[in-house]
Amino acid sequence: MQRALGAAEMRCAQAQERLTDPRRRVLELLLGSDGPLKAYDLIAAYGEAGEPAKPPTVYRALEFLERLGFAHRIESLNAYVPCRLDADGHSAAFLICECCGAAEEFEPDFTAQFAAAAHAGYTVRAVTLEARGACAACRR
Amino acid sequence: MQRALGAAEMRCAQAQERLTDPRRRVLELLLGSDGPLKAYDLIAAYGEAGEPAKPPTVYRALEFLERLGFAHRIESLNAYVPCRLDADGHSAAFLICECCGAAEEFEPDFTAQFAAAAHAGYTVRAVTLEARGACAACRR
DNA sequence: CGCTGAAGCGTTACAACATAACATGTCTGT
DNA sequence: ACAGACATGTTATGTTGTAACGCTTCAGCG
Ligand SMILES: [Zn+2]
Ligand SMILES: [Zn+2]
Ligand SMILES: [Zn+2]
Ligand SMILES: [Zn+2]
Repeated sequence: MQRALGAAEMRCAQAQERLTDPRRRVLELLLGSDGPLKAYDLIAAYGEAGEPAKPPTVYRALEFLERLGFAHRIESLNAYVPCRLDADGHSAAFLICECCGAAEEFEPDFTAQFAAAAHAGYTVRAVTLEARGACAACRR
Repeated sequence: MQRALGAAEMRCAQAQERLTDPRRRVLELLLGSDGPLKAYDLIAAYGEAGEPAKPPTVYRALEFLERLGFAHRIESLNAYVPCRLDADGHSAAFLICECCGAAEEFEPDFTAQFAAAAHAGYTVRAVTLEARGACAACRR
């Protein structure tokens, strides 16, 4: 996790962006969780001494983290996860377990979908994919 | 549109389900729109004489329409569209224009993603894909 | 027919999620 | 020091979605 925070710091410097306190704090919370976090979970957990943050603080941080690729929003859960992949600037793809709530990011291959988009005349900027089902542990 | 409503009636009968008044009305509104509709747009447009519906009325109808495959929810827009494909029980895939708001459903091919899921031990029940970009008209 | 259970609906109230707007602070270059 | 850009704090409000309850409708059955 210190590694991930350090890496984020690096990539901020490279992008001429600043990993300010609220941004760092929200990233920290995401990295420290073992599953997707809702915005209001982050708001509640934000303060070191138990005081919650105000919503805009967290939402602004999340917007930044998404923009720089440090976190992803999972639309079908209204929740956020830290990016667990190395590739830079990738689209988001998740396997979501409907039983235990786990959300595993995987390396997306959108070749087929890009072809379909091109065929329809669309220029694609970003893709999100969310597959819902059961993880290996919950499947038995 | 009368065709689509009729087809829905058929498929309900086959599935031992009922296309009741509120369900039919919401489907009608979706079919009559040229773009994705928000739940509260439907709520506002519901009444013939201008009176809105109560939220649960519309949300329950939407849940039904999704369950039977007559409509899809577009997560990244919090909006709904009628299904425009013939295939039954398919996953949802959309090309979304960030310029004009159009959302075009296309026939998804998730072969690559299913392989990735299987590799990770996941059993997939449903997939949604949302590609954001610019449509042919907005691209110039 | 009248009973019963299941599904659907109407209604109230509320919970969860997200943003607008404006004042204040903090960096950065000149 | 100053100006401009960016970031933050704060208040208030807007948007989206549900819980819970009672009533109605409908199909199956004695
Ligand atoms: Zn990622
Ligand atoms: Zn699981
Ligand atoms: Zn469809
Ligand atoms: Zn367009």
